[in-house]
Amino acid sequence: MTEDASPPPLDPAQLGAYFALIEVSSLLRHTVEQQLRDAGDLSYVQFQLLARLGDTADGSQRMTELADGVVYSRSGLTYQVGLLEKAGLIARGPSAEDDRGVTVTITEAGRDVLASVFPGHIDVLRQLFLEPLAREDIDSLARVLTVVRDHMRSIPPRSAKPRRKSAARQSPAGDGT
Amino acid sequence: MTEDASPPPLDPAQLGAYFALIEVSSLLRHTVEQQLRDAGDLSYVQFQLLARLGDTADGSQRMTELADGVVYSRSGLTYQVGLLEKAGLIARGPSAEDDRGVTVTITEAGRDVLASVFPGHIDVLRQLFLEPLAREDIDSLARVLTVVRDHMRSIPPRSAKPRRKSAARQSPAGDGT
DNA sequence: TCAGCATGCTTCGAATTCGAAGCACTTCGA
DNA sequence: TCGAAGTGCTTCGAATTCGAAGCATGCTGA
Repeated sequence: MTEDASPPPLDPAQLGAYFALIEVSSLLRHTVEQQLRDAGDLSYVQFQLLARLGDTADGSQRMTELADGVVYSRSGLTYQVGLLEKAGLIARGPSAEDDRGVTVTITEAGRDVLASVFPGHIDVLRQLFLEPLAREDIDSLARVLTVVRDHMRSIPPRSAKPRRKSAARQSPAGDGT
Repeated sequence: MTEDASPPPLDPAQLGAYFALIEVSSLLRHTVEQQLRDAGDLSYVQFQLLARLGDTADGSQRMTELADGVVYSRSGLTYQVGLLEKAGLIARGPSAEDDRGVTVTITEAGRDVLASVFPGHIDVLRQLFLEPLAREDIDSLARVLTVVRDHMRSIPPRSAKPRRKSAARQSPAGDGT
């Protein structure tokens, strides 16, 4: 509270872009989630993880890379990786350079599941997402969203979360109104 | 298995649009979530709910409308509305036309919280999302995403989920009917 | 060299989330 | 008019999710 004066509000196009973005991604995700669920018994995160691994040359990646890639908490990733490992879709191994690290690798079974789920996934994308768009719309969307993505990725999480021991949340400079 | 032949894969622009969309919305959501958390102790859904209510003429809406609006499960909404009610930010009331219905209304306190959180919310949007985009990019984004949104909203959830009893009638093929 | 902090991952506990089932009321059809 | 089916919301149980704390290993500076 007691921030500076109210900032200039957003104009209709800016708000429209924001709301539509959130709404579209929510709806898309929701539908895709169902498809993945009954096509291969995968959650969306699990699918994303497999897809990422499948896209790398050697089919493996570090835990942290994966977590950052799919925007997921570390602990959440540990949990999901545990499930995928139990299902035999990936394998955990030690990391070459760093003894603390864990390397996750997609298995053949994992690739199979991925392959069996992909067609349906693409169908959903086409029907729900791509269908009403013209070629140029898609190009434009890809271009603009990529710019935003790169921008977001380049911005360090405000306050590079030092692992603080305990309290001391005190905002600096107090609230000198 | 034994599906039909693999469908034509997506081209780079289509994939790019899709991946960037998911990534951007995830990152944005993640950051916004933090901002809302320490600015007003709201989760993203709670913020969305308050925002929606605040946008209607009389500040109220039905449970189902809200759930559909923010793409959330009914039970989840009941839970969140419970929290918001307990916090005094909204009020539950009977629905005028339908005795089964519940009407949710934002309170003054709710509007206050919304107002206190909004500036920071907008700041985040600007810095993270709008900053790298030109006016025309934003217009284009808004236009295209709105088209997609409308398209998605117009498509009925494939198979209008009938509420199946517990293994009752329903017998589709199989036992002698 | 080594103490001390940083980093990578997991464990833990608490909160959220969802679908299925349940309850109350409404609507439809005989 | 009455009963069955449909709708709106809540309850319930199970699964997921996250941050904080813990552990083990890497790194840096005196």
